[in-house]
Amino acid sequence: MKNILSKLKKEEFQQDLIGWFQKEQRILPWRENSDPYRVWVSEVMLQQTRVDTVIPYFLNFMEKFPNPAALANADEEQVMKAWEGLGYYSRVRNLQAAVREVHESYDGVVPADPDKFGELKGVGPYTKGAVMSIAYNIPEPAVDGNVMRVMSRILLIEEDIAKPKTRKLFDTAIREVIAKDNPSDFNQALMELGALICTPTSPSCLLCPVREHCQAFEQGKQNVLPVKSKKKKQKSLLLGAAVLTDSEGNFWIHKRPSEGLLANLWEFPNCETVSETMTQKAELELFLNKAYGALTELTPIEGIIQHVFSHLIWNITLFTGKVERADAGAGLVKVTEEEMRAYAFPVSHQKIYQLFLDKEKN
DNA sequence: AAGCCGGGGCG
DNA sequence: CGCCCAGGCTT
Repeated sequence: MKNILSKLKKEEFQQDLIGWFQKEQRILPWRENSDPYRVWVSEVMLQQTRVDTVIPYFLNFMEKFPNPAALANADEEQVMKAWEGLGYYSRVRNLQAAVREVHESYDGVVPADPDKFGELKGVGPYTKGAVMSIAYNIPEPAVDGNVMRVMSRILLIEEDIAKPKTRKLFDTAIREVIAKDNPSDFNQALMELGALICTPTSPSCLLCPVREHCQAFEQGKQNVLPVKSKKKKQKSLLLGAAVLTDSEGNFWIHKRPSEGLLANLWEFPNCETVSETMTQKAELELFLNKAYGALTELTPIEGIIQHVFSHLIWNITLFTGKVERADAGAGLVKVTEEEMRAYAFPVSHQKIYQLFLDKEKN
């Protein structure tokens, strides 16, 4: 560690970085104040999600659930609806569970103790450091992808940042260089720099406030750092899905299991189609009958929907059908068109609904 | 350590 | 269109 940091002028680096942040930081809703609950919600939303996407979700979420008590007491279905479209839905289930814990065990006050806060559901080393430093000014590292990118360039660290072990290396390094008198601005400055200047491709080194401290820039290596191993390609699946209505225009929908992909979200009934001998239509009709006791003759809808996840691809063929009855308790629920809006659907099934509505009009 | 878990932006 | 971005949990 001494080796890695030996070239860095720590105090000057801190000053240049923090000075830049205080002048150039973006105005963002979660920066209005340092309410720990607001900071926490924003950090969870910002995991794997860009700022522009998060802003409207954050505003809506804070309006509906303005404090820990409100979220703790909220109906889970309503909370899922507020997260609809953001992805990684376990984030919000864990958040609500953790906030309930804060509500009950900490009298609604987010603990200002990294160890205690870090034990809460969904709070890993990054979220722990971000919330503790930003909300309570506690000098805890908050190592996210931005920070690893920035610091790999500043310190010329060439370890593979995809490896869990490398995150610990950065954590140790940041613990040494973090500004003890202003860890909040220091951590935010590193992330802001990664977002605005020290970007993944073609970083704006000429505008960089810490260029003079950057060993990668000095050696012309800013474009080859950080080193990151590639992930594998997605698997492709063929699915058949059915928008089923009854004679009164109600819809039959299904709630996904509480674990696994898109847990607890709602969907149009569907199955993976694998048969070599049956048509997709026949295979889906058979599935609907066996799984839900739903008898129907399906009609194909033109066009197939592709939805790409990080680890798999769905190719969905869409059908419509009329169903009047289904087995009670089998999981198929009948809702009105009006009620559809209250249920949280993943984007893939929002696409299905949209295609159905488009075709219905014609 | 490796795989699972969504979605969107960019060149 | 293929490429990239990325924390926490589970196994």
